[in-house]
Amino acid sequence: MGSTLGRRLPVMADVAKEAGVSHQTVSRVLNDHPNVRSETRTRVLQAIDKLGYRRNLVARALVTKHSRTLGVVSFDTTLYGPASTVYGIEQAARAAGYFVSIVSLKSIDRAGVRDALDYLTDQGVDGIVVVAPQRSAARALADLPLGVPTVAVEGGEAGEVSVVSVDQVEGGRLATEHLLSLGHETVWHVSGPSDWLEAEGRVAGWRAALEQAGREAPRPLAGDWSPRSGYEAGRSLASMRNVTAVFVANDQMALGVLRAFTEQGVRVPERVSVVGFDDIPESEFFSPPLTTIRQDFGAVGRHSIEVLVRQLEGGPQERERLVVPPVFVARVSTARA
Amino acid sequence: MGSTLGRRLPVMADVAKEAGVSHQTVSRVLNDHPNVRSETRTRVLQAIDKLGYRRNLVARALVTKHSRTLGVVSFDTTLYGPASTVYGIEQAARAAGYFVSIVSLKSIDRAGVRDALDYLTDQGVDGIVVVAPQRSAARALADLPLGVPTVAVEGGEAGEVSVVSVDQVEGGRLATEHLLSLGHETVWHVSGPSDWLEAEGRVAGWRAALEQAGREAPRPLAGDWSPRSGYEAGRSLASMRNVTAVFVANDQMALGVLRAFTEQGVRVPERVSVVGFDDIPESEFFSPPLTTIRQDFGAVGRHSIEVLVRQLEGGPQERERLVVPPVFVARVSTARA
DNA sequence: GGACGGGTTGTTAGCGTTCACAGTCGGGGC
DNA sequence: GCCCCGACTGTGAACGCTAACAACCCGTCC
Repeated sequence: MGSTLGRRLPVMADVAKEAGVSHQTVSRVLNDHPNVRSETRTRVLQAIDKLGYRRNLVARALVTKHSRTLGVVSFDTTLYGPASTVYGIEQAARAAGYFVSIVSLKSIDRAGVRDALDYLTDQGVDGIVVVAPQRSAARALADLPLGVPTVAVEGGEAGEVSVVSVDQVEGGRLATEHLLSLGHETVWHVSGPSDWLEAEGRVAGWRAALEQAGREAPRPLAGDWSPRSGYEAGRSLASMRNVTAVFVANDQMALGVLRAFTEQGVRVPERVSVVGFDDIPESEFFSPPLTTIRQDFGAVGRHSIEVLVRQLEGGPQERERLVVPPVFVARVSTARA
Repeated sequence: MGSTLGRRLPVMADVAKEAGVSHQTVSRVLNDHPNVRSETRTRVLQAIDKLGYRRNLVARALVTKHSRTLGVVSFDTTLYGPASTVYGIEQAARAAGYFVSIVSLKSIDRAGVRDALDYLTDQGVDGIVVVAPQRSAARALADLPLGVPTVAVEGGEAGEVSVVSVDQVEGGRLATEHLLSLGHETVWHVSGPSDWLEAEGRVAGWRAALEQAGREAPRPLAGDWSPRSGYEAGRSLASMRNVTAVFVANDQMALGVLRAFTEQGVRVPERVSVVGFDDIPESEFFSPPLTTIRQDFGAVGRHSIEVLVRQLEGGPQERERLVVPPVFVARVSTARA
């Protein structure tokens, strides 16, 4: 119990005096240095306990030049995807013994990314994970001078930095092939915003699958990930008699599409089949439950920390590129043509 | 441009030499000390620019004993509510010139909260925001020795700490009164997990409104916030002929309820009216679009930072208690009995 | 018996900043 | 002409820790 009546928190010297050793010995005990007599060690430990001493990590960081803090830069952590990724990152980082400092950007442009990076670097983070799903962010990352080891999540071809991502192209392909295998003549697509690498990858997968099957790719309808934009795309789609299958770039937009179809009396999956992307917790309970492509955001977060920590602790290595496969989740929003 | 060929980053002394002044003068310039001749100031500024000097915040924190970092403890930031709150906190904190360090707990028990608090305190945060929606967390907070100023979000009656929260009771009342005003005999309730203060508040509001109208309160069905638990509650509800109005404690569960009703052929709002809580971005596009109670998570986050910063910068003040009102959002999942 | 060496401990010197205290300089009041 | 005061600047000492080195003890070896 704090016998420190003076309000000052105990420091190493106090512990040293209490234990009758030098502060350096206290330091050695704290850092598990091998050469400390075990009797001395217990005396120090007792003193620490008695005084309620806690090591000052700021002072430690000043001399070691390592803060054991990792920075995370993300965009709109209100969305399920980024939120889940950041959650995975945080869990993994803490498990690896690192603190996590976060910057959530409202808009992701070059200046924003640079500021965030500077900001974190100033704070003394040992490494940074940038969740950079937009092309602009990835580009910014590629040609920004990086003060500390950095890894990108969904970062595309980003120059020097390591990248961990979900195979979006494969996801788009899975969705489209599923629809095609059901006998649909072609598959329409409601895409995400064009600046997003994920959106782009899904479009590419969709296009590739169509091409491979020798089908014409209709013009994709562009959304912005929001249910509303899906709803609007859905209204357009509902008015076209030849639409029988739609691959929507995320589940939220798919919800909007579903809603528009319901309003227009277009039955899913009887008249139109719909496939989403992400597998948010809600999609199983949409009407009808949504067939979708699951992304393992947690795994992405964990991998990004693994890569970063490896870089931090194993010295400078060459950049890595890690891809997490998406998985197809069958539910009931699709049916034979 | 880094004229520092030796890899060492420039420090204050380097700038001082470059500008021909003492390191202390550089410090004064950096801290906007008034007594610096403007000619000197520009010379220092030029040197800073030339060397690409950036102040070492760790060293600064060591002597000032302020890190300008705030800690955030939250529970499952994958959920929309916590995620939005944390987002609001982060934005507000950064605007106020603070870094944000995050700990996301998997389970919130006394030990977990204590560890998180210690962890952040060790790191040297100046203050902490605990998003503590569970009773257990609030209790832990109440009798834990707090090293630094702390504010709770949704923290109930938590002892000494200031609390910012949404008026859950009022929200429950709004939902219930709306349903009653539509002529429903009584209102059923699908609640959140009993340990959650928010769940409890909503139950209280629901009960109060029923009581005030002289109606019998049916036994609430307990969920766990997940769509699945809503779905299960919905199946029970669907089998009861006398149910005409349901207040569901969050939108995700409401989705599950809606789904169960659809499956069972129970039409909403024709046969049963449903009201949710939260107003997540999706709820406008449910089938039917969900009437709900909106919580302004962003405002809660902002307020919590305001309170905390006030405490940090204005010295120790008495604890505050700030309540954000919920707002009723009319859509089409409710109708006259 | 003295040199050697490993285990153990203490001493000193930073890390890069701010704080407290001294200086220096020049102008105004007597 | 002298003193005082305010504006400006410099010097030294923290802050609490770790790194590097020095010192000591004691057993072993030649």
